[in-house]
Amino acid sequence: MAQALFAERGYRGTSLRDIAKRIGIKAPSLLHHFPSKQQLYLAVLDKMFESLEDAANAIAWGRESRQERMRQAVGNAIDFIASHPDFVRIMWKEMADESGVGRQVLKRRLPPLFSTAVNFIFRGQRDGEFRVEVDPLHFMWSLNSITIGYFTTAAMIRRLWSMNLLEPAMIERRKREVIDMVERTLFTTNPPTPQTPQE
Amino acid sequence: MAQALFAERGYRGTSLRDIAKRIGIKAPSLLHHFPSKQQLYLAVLDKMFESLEDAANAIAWGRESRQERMRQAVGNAIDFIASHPDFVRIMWKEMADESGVGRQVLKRRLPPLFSTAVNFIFRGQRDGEFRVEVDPLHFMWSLNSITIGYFTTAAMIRRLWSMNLLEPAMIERRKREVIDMVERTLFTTNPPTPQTPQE
DNA sequence: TTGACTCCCTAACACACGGTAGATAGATTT
DNA sequence: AAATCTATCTACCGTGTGTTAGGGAGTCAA
Repeated sequence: MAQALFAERGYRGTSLRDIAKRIGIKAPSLLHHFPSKQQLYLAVLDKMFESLEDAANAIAWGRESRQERMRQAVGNAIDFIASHPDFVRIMWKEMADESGVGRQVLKRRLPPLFSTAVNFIFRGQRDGEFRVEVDPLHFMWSLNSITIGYFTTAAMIRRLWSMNLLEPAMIERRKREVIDMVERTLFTTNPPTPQTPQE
Repeated sequence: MAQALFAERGYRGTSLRDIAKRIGIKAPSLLHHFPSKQQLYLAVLDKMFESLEDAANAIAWGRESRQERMRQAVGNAIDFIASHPDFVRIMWKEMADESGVGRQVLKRRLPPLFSTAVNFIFRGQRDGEFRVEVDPLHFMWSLNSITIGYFTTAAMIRRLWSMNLLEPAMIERRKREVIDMVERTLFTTNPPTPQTPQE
């Protein structure tokens, strides 16, 4: 659909005729379903956030320790992104776009998600599970960049180093690496150093 | 110059007439200096990599420990990016662009820089300064995303949370956070946990 | 003085874009 | 059966794009 094209070429790089051709109709027929290209794009963006929030809500109101829930959340986030490749690529572009078409959607959708995560870390610090030296905001910015960045640059890395970051084994490895980073920088109690954290 | 416009609006979103207007000439005069828009962009890209490589070469062939050199390298990288705001925003777009115009430039410029860094970590692991559980490639991908991501999303964060990530105090804080993360995930010997790492 | 060269200009071309107008065929409702 | 609605089409418009053609003013060497 349109989503894949926007992810690949961006908003400006995708024409209504391109989208229409992929669907198998002509361009003006598209505007019968959406009032304009901009509205079509916003609809795509909104639908993607919908599925993200569904996934986020499903994650974890569990009773495990905050450390364990954090581990699960990171794993789930990576799984979600891996199974929604378009989402992350559109987000990547949108986050950097100054005059972006989707500004209002981000403004509405992003802060709630983000502040939930930051508050989670705050509480973990209060309870002594997370290191107080870590700034929750900076930490979440980093975590966000790491997870999103990996998948967005996958195509480039494939071209430059002939490595496929998207195959399942590689994604599992990625999970371990990111969780290891989280454990060591955020958690007050670290797993035993010599052996790799089990999974 | 053209650089700022490409950083702001991307390759497709910047017209020759835009660039010309900012310089104070007319569009066709631009093509007197460059054979095409594409070549102009590639020249901009190349010049940016030039200054990056100058900075990279100046960094560290010092005699300190690898841990100390790593700390310095991270700090210097953040300083470089902070003082070259256009670079990071163009890179961000270019890394994600599938059909990117600058593919060949990246293919030529990126691997040497990257493999230098990865080899540095490999040697550090061999000498026992860096944890062998860390995958150097994954680690560098993360580090790359973290440093670049912070500055690219700064504009968005300013709009959404009214925080200015680019003021000097904030950048210094960022340095501490990233270096703290590097120390704890990569280094075999960690700084004492209770107090924040001195700087 | 002449000629070449540099740097900029105006005018225009072919093309792709987002979007509009109006028609047609089929399904659904009254 | 008639009317309405839906989804698509073709044809077209105005605009902005990268680029080309060709000309004019200044500089500098022969």
